[in-house]
Formats: sequence, C-alpha cells, structure tokens
Amino acid sequence: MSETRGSSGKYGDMELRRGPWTLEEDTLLIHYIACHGEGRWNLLARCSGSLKRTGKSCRLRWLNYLKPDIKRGNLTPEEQLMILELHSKWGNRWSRIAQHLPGRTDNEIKNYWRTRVQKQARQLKVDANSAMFRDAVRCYWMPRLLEKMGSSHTMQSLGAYTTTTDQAPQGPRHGLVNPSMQHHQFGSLTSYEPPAVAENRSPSSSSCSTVLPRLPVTVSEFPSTAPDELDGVAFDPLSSGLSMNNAYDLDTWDLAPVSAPALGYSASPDYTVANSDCSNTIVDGLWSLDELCDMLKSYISGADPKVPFGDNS
DNA sequence: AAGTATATCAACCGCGTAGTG
DNA sequence: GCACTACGCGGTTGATATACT
Repeated sequence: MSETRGSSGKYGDMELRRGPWTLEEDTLLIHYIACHGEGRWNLLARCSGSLKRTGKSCRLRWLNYLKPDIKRGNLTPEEQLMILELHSKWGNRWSRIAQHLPGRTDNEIKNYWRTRVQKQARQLKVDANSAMFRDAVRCYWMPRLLEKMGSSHTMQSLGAYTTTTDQAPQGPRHGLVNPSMQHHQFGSLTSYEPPAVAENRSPSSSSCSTVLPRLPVTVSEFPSTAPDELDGVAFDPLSSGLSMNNAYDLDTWDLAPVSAPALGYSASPDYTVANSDCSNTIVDGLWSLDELCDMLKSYISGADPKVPFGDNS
C-alpha cells in the first residue's frame, strides 16, 4: 500500500503517507516523542520533519504499536475472561475495557471480540449481544477459562513449565513481547471466589483445590453483573494470583493434555490444548464449534440439568 | 505446488466531545 | 453562545499470513 496523497489545510501542501508504517517512520516517531512527549499529535505531525503522517495516524501508531508498555502476543485466559466479563457489562466500550487490561489496546480487544467471540456467535446463528449468547458464555466459556487459568497455575507450581515473557512461545505473526513490559503484580486469589460447590467436580480438580479458585458450575455462581467500578473490587481475573505471561497463552501452549474438565458438565474426550491439532478441539480458550453448538442446543432446549438457567437472575 | 478461502490485525475513517479563544 | 481545533472512540477496511483443497 504505502500510498500518499495530497493534503491541504493544517498540513499545507504536504504529501501525506498512508498505509503501513516503515521502520524509518517508526524511528522518527519514537525519537520525536522521546524528545517532546506524547500528545499534541497534529503539532507533532507538522513539526517532525520527514514524517508525512497525520496527527491521527501518529497517535494511532504510537498507542497501538510503539508505546513501550504495549504487550504483544495472544491474550491469556485471564485477559479473555476479563474481556468477556467487562463486555457483558459495558458492551463495545473498548477503550474502557482496555483500561483494565494492562498493555492491551482497545484495538486489540476489539479485534479479539470481532474475530473470536462474534465468530462463535455468528456460527451459532445467535446475536453476540443477545442474552442467550451471554448466558452461554457465562455458563460454558467462562468456567473453561477459569479452569484454564487453574490448570496453568497448577502446572507452573509443579515446575512443569516455567518461562519468562521473553521466553514465551511466540505466535505465528506476533510473537514479540515487549521487553519493557513489566510483569503484572497480582493480588489475592480470594478476590474472585464463587460460592463453593463440592459436588459435580472431577477428581482431577481436587488436587487444585488448595490453590485454585473453586469453579462455578451454575450460572448463579457467577456474579450476575460486573461491578460498576472494578478498581479494588471483587472481580478481577488479573488479580487472581495467576501469571499473565505467555506460558498460559492457549494459542501457543504446547503442553498436552491439561487436566480433565473440573466442571460438572462433560467436555469432549479429546480435549487438549496442543498446538498440533486444533481443528476440532479447544482453540485459544474457545469452545470448538461442535461443543458450543451442542451446549447451546442443550441450553435452548433446557435439557442440560447441570445448568439451571432458571437461577440466572 | 498452486490456487483459493479464511483469519488476523494494523490502519483508516467518520463522528462525538472537550478545550480554547 | 459560537466557531474552530484537537483528540479519542468505535466501526470498518484491506493487506498479509495461514489453512485448506
């Protein structure tokens, strides 16, 4: 692409570049911001010499790509859970949601929602914003993400898989993890602990019981809504005591199998997070299409006794 | 191996809003 | 209160990578 076009007004007769940024442009922008700081984007665009970009374009490039604390790589289960929860409360308020995911941009979250979540809804022929789909997410997807978080933590505690951010498995296109990204500091795991449900749990989960959050098995065990203000309040997967590093990234996780589902409902027996074959199993923390279809059908027909939707108030 | 379909995500666009004179 | 400018947000597009046939 990299087209240019003429401009008038605030950029005078300057030829404005569009399309992908080059290394030279990035360097110029970084240098300028290092000298003059963020903000005043139009002034930046005018005064930065050979950087023939609009202020808007400079701002976007900086905020979405060049800013030092941008975290790259796939979303962790914790982050996915946070997005699902916050979106259920706030809708498409991407910027607001991004404020609660350190190092993630609104653009990235928006893309995640459109490419992953909406895709699932579309294939199920339900509206992603419908109550039905939200319930399905809350009852099936979120518990699985919680379990992913728990499984990951267990493996880490056993020393089965240790890594740092710069050793993290890398995705096919965006494996970079900004070295300046500091590890998130986590609070207490007890901050999000649904009511205990002793039954309906597989033996495999019991080994996690001392360190992992108990997994909700009914809709009523999830918070009915997210808190109005998340700072310092109960629901915060990112404060769950679990690492955010990419070792837990389900897209790149190369460990298999994980523990059997700890929930009362059954999952497909070939459930793994191995990279080698994601065609019909859990992919990046999502349900496979078949699984989600089955579950949703059960939900719609009211046939799933383990999911008492009537309790969902 | 080549062609095609699909997924991903960086970048652009339009619009609303806040700030300023 | 009005006009103008700058900024930020959310929706959309299009290039590229990857998967599939």
